[in-house]
Amino acid sequence: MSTPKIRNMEEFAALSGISRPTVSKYFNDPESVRPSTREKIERTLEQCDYRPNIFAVNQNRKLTKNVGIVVPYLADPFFAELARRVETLVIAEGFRPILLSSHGDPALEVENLESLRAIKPAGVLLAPLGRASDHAAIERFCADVPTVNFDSNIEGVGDVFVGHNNAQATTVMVDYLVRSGEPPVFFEMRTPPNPNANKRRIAYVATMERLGLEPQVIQAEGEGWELEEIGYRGGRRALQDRRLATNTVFCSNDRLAIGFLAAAYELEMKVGHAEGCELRVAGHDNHPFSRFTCPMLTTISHNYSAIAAKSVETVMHMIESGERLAERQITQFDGELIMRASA
Amino acid sequence: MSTPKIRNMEEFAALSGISRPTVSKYFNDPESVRPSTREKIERTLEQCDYRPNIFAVNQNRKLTKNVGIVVPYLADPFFAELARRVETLVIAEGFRPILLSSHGDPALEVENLESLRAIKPAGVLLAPLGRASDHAAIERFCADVPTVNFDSNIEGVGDVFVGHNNAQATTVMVDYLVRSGEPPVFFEMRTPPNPNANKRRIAYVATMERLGLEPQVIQAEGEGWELEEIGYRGGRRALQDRRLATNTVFCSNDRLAIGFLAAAYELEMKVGHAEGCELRVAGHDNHPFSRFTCPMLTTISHNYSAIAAKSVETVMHMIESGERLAERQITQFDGELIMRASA
DNA sequence: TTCATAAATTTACGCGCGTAAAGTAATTTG
DNA sequence: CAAATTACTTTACGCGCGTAAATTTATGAA
Repeated sequence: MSTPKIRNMEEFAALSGISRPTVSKYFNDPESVRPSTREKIERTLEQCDYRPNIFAVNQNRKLTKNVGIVVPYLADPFFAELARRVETLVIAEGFRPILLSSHGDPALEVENLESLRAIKPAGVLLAPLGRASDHAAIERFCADVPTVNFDSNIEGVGDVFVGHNNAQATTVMVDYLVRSGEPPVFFEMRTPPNPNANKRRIAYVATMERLGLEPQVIQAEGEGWELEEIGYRGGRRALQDRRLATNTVFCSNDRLAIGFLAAAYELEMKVGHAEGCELRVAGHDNHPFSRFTCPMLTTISHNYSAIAAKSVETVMHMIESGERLAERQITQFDGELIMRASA
Repeated sequence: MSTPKIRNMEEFAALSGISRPTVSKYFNDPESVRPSTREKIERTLEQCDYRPNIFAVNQNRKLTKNVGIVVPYLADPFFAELARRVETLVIAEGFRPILLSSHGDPALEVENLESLRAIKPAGVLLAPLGRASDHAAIERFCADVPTVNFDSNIEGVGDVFVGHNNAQATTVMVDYLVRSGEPPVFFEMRTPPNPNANKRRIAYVATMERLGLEPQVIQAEGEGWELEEIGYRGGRRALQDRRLATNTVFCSNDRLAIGFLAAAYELEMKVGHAEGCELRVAGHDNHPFSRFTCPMLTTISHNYSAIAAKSVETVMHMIESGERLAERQITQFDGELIMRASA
């Protein structure tokens, strides 16, 4: 801090007594210079905190150190949590994460991708909106930029997908619910924004049939991402109309379940797996808030850490190798049953 | 799309039949060129979708079009919601928002500011961590970059603060609770991460005394941002030990209240303002999930839209004028009582 | 038509850094 | 100690654009 302001690498090089190209080399990879020069540079660095101009650097490199992270809806703590883990891993790899949320809007999703294109990212981690997404636009983007799709799998789009094993997870929950009480009714949105929902319904029906049980699916009306509200309204109606064939409800995701629980509470129905309860409610996702519902929500957890780690690992591999995979690679991690009080 | 790839402004200018400097002028302000030339450029733009290289642009401009947004904890839907609104307004102003979360970590907060410095933002909207923040580092940053502090006011740091009127909001809630039942006990963290908490406690005590009532403050142990967990544990203990002087609890914020409600539910205490309830619980913030607690949470809403609008408006004014305010400017928006079932 | 003014063009330089080529110095090897 | 290798220095160019100065052209009113 004692030395005057350093304006550019030229001045810094002069101060450290090393030539500018060598200094440039150092900043691209400190290991690539001789230990003695490295030490000189780092000693100088301590007393004047110079940092290369990020714009000039990125202008001249073909590949930046930027990694885009796009999630469909950041105000959903589920995605916030996933993004947080991914972000941390990206930083650990020495890259700069750029976090963007599509706020549930397909147009904004495309804008986000265009915006990322402009900063020439080395790679991108994309959790697409799903049904509403502009598939063609995403396809084009994946063709141009090394992209790992995660969480939400749009069939046939992109080279790589990393996500949750919806089929396995759903089967585990249905098995548990059947063994521990009455078989579950499946509660979902009629038009879910996320393709995971369809896989869950299909797995539910298949598991029920395998067990020789009659599946029942109840679909709530409503568009958009206000899932609690949709779960609340649809749940209230279903309960009032007594449309449930059994006393057990398996919600397609935790946010719907949170709404459903609110509805049950209002109707003064006691929820839980304990004696004297009239209703069991289970969810799916292990949403950060599912531990604090009343009663605490029985659910299935994503393997958050594995999904985040594999996604980042994969995009890093794509970046380093520069290759594209011959065929589509899909990785799915099993979910884990979280038994709490609600079912 | 018919024309081949345009590599730079030079080629684009040639294609449109306009000189490069004029094209450059157009991109900085389309209104600044003659309508006829503007039309020519825009016609060319339609058939080859060229966009100026963002790095080259930012390298040469003294002021970029970047606006940093830093929040303490993005996985908290409260901040996610606030960030979403701010982001939208920043885009509407024609700037590029860069959203960063400090994930509750003071070191990361400082890193985020350093990272922002590197991209020469025109302005920054900063919601600091609060107590844990490195005040000196933030102070230095505010001195260098036009910065609006929002949500969390660190006394004396920065030129501008926009936030919630904790004193007014707390008073309104205490008044309401006193008029509608027994006076409230205040429930908070012993070491809250956020300075708003202190203002709320002080206002609670003052209001109680003004009303001639005995204030009672119960403080939950625990560090960090897992507020629901802290509220749950502290609430459970307070309820079991029967430490509440009255049947009414005013939680310092909704996340604590969510935990408190979970504790009350587990202890089979009926919560609500209705007949036959043993406990009333109120919160503060109108957290996105407070509508779906059991029972639905009575709380006080921030004026989210006003805070977001004023913050963005202020930073834009600082950017355009280039001036610094002579003295510290503080704007606080009143909260609004949201009466729901819990109190 | 003429002139004053506004707008575009030409020319030129600079931003801060990556990077290549050729030469020089330091280090390692035998 | 000389030769071979490696690391560094010098020099030079380019990236894509902002921007200033001087010149030319277009616009509109007199």
